[in-house]
Amino acid sequence: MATILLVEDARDLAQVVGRELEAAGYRVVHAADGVAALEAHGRERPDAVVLDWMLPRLDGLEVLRRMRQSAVTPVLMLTARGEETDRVVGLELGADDYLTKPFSLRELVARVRALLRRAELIRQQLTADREGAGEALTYGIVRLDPGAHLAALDGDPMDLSPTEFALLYLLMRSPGRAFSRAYLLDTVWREAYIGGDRSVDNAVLRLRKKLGQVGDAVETVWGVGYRMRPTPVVRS
Amino acid sequence: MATILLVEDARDLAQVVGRELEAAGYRVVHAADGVAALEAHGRERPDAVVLDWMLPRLDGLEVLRRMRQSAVTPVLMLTARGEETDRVVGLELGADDYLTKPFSLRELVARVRALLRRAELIRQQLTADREGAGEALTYGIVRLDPGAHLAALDGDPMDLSPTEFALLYLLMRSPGRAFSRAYLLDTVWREAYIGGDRSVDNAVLRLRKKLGQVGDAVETVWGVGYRMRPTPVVRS
DNA sequence: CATAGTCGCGACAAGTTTGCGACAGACACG
DNA sequence: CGTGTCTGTCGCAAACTTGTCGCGACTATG
Repeated sequence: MATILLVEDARDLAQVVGRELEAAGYRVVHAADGVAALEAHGRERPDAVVLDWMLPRLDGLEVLRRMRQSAVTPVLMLTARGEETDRVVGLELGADDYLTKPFSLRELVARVRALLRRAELIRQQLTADREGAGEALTYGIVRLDPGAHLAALDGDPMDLSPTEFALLYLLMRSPGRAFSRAYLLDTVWREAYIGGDRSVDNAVLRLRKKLGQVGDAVETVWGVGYRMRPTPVVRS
Repeated sequence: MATILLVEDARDLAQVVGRELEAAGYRVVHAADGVAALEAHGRERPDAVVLDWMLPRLDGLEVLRRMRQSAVTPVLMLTARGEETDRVVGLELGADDYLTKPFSLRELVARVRALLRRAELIRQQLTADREGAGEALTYGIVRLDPGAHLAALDGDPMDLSPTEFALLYLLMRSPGRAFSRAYLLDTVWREAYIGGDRSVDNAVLRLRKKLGQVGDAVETVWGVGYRMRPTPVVRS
């Protein structure tokens, strides 16, 4: 069951909205001011946040900013002001969606559901990319077994460095999908973020060399990053 | 090119650091005190800030707090004190990273780069989220997958430049809707639209070429701009 | 059917991004 | 301690993208 953090100081509104969300099947955690919101966010790690703009102690924008530092929890902002500038500020600050008071409960629930659905997709992708399922993969004549840390090219064992292995594994898990350098650095290189973009280039260069004739299966997506060429075999 | 706001009152240190950042390919804007920093932050909208802890007129923490009210610019704080408590205070107040004097220039540049990359990553995720990531679009035999950054024409992968991709994506999301050149320049070309109307013409021209026989699905709306033909033609 | 405004398109130049060899520092292993 | 491997950085060349220009063709309008 998904948990929603509801940050709203107006008690009656909070109650109505909270009840509606619970009726929709979510677990609701309520916070009445900004400080409590941050505290609850850290403790409960909610799947999504419904956040009022005007709050006691710490306003909505600041709460949003700080939550963004520790996680990418999707946020639906509520505001009484309907001016375009506010909307822009909110979205620029990283709110995922935006709802102007007064709003219908029906719409709020719908938006929360949409938020959760989208977040779920991204979350799955990211954790899957980072953790890896540990299953052996094949791509044409390339074979990778992450469990045994074994790579083979047409049956012949291939000597891959840890970085090269992780990179190839990530690319092979989603042939056709393009990865930006920033994304690769965050997943393959993890926290050891000392590298620049050229580090990725070189890792790809070395990987291509070791892949021999299959090397050009690793394609450059100009201005974006790299990807595995989508093959007829592994088509989606 | 990314812009870095460097806030440091010690003139010699500022010069050394500034030069190093410029050598790394960034545009550097310098501010020598807290008030100037806030002013420069509002005016230049830098991509990241390197902020000294101790400043004349308005100290680093206060500057940080105020900058946070208007934007999410990532901040790297510099401080002479290396105690853990300071680190905690700085990070809790919203600094994204933290460096203790004395530090190596090399490390500072590396951290700035990491900061920019992280911001870039979050921006990517958020825009992808808002646009509905992973949702592939089809229009006749044209297929666009924004998540994978993959375009295909009748199954054959198509090589689109970033601009062409963004343009086609926008047009395909609202077939039949006409977009003015001004609007296209604002959305597809983003901030850096130094281009004139002819830039749009050419982008469309190149896109049409790559679309081959389907090229005329991109229609000219005379005196207005361009649009996707409301319904794709089905070839026999 | 003349005219002014607009668009298509080839060519070119400038700017940006990537490929790749060379090198050096870090680290593990004997 | 030497030795080898891995990996980040640098620099230049190559590849690619993209804005601009010029001119001819097209469109609406009166």
